[in-house]
Amino acid sequence: MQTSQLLLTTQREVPADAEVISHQLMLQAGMVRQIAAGIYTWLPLGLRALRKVENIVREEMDRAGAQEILMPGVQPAELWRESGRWEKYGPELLRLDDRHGRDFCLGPTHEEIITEMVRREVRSYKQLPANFYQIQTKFRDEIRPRFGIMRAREFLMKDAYSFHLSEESLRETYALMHESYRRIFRRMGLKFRAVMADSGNIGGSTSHEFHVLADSGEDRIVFSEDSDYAANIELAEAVPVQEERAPPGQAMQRVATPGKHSIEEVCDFLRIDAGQCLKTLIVHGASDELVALVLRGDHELNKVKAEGLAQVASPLSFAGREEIRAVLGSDIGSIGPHGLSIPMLVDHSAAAVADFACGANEDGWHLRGVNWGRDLPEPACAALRHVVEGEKLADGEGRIKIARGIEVGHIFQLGTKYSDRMKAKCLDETGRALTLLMGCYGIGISRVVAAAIEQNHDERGIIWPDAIAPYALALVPVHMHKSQRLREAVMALYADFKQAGIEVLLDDRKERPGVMFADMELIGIPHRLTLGERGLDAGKIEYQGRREGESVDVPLAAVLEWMKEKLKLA
RNA sequence: CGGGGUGUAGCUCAGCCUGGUAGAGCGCUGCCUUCGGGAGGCAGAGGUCGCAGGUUCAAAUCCUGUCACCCCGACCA
Repeated sequence: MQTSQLLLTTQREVPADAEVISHQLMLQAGMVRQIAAGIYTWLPLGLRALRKVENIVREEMDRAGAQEILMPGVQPAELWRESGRWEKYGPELLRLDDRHGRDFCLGPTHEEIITEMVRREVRSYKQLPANFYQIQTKFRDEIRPRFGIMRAREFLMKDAYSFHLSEESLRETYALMHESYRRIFRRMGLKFRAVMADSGNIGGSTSHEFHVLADSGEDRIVFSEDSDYAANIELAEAVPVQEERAPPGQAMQRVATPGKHSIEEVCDFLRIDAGQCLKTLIVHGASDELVALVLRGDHELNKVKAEGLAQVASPLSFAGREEIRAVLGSDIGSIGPHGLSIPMLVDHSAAAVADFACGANEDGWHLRGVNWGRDLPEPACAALRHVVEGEKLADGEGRIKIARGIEVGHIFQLGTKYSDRMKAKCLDETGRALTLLMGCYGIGISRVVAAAIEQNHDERGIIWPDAIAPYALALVPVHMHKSQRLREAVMALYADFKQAGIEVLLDDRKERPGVMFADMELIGIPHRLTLGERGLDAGKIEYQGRREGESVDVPLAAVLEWMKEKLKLA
């Protein structure tokens, strides 16, 4: 491709609306354009990167024996009513009706459609196991789309669904998909981690997420340096603290804390560590009442663990300010476990603190020197908090490390959650009709593109890994429009590269070299060759790797072979 | 959904408080000079100031409504 033929609309200025680096760079490089909140057009350059990702995924799915299909984006409500999700899915499901008043939705995922297909098409155990996938546009009406392509409402996803008559067969395919995903992200040249995960509202039991590591990631993943353990922080389990609680050393006293609400304010005021102060969160209980969750001030609530408790409503929801005042009589900011009138669950670590401080359940007052067992009853304990770096893992020796990641893949063993409700059955060897077991496996194709940029960029722009770069090689002639013999040499070289199957972008614009360099760097082409009359006379061409500081001169006569070798190794 | 902010040229923004017929830089078009890291000069093109209504002799500017987009929050307890 020649830049004069390409819609190359780079922008020097950082777009005002873009917050995260991948969003900024995708706009500046002219890869995407926003059409509405969370909805984008992919321009030619962006689409090439997207297709690279898509093709790697497709190749690996095919290699793993999955069959490609294409399901509709518009889905009839009947199927969603059948699975029970028409009611359950909530406002993220974009609903619409046709001219006859019949209800539809834009598919946020395709369990219903695939289950419908399989129950019609698959009759015999001889057709199983089977794994079907598609690469297709999904729509999820996010509360707040953000981070550009990373959390868009309309996005491209690969979703695969497998069907089985036995748990063993499901586990086999699940393991195969796990390995395929590792191959996919390895091939893309991305640093990633596979972690144990919560299966969320998709349902099912066993589940793993695949995260591209990046400091800007929204998720925190927990892993051990000494073992294979890796999990989403939502799931990570620390060794329950069984340490002896120190004996009470202080008398309980009431302290006036006017205007001090947050843990930070209260601890500053009382001159104590956040770990010495307990915070009390009020959430809705499983029945109508409110429930208090008590944590150490320096710990964070783990929503997934909390809503897994029988006493707590799922999904987790916090009580409102007014609601709390009505039931407890004090403002949030002054609540504490002492004398609390509602059921209470206390994190193991919070139960191990002696002489703690907490809200007094009266506006503007806190208590200090409070002790479990003396000033208030021994607490009912539960695991409520996020693990923190450095502590011990539940599975043994390792110490916890925490990294940030962007979730780009998620695989689930669904079991019979959908096949049961939708009556997807199949005859086994003995002629019995058995409910099918399902697995499902997703990769956010468009999100991978953004995540790759989050992980690979510098102050000049994107640095594509070779495997997903829109073009492999930028060919930059210096003032080609002024030299016929340079033009001839460059065009010959360009033809040679194309002939050799190298995806080369020739910058034939009538621009100064600085402009071309800046643009090729911004759009992240991993390799660059620069040729001017000087080089032509000397029989040399300059090579510059996007990640490398120094350029090297390569003999012009040998550059084709040299470049082929370079790209093969990369 | 709650709170905040912003809508003026393709992009980044000024002008608005204090009403008087629309600006800058970058980008774009043409010409000249320059020419290996985002050049300089000259000449141009380009805007119903988000939309609707109101106030006024007069509205980008004031008022009301509305739409869109962005940010924050949903973990002060």
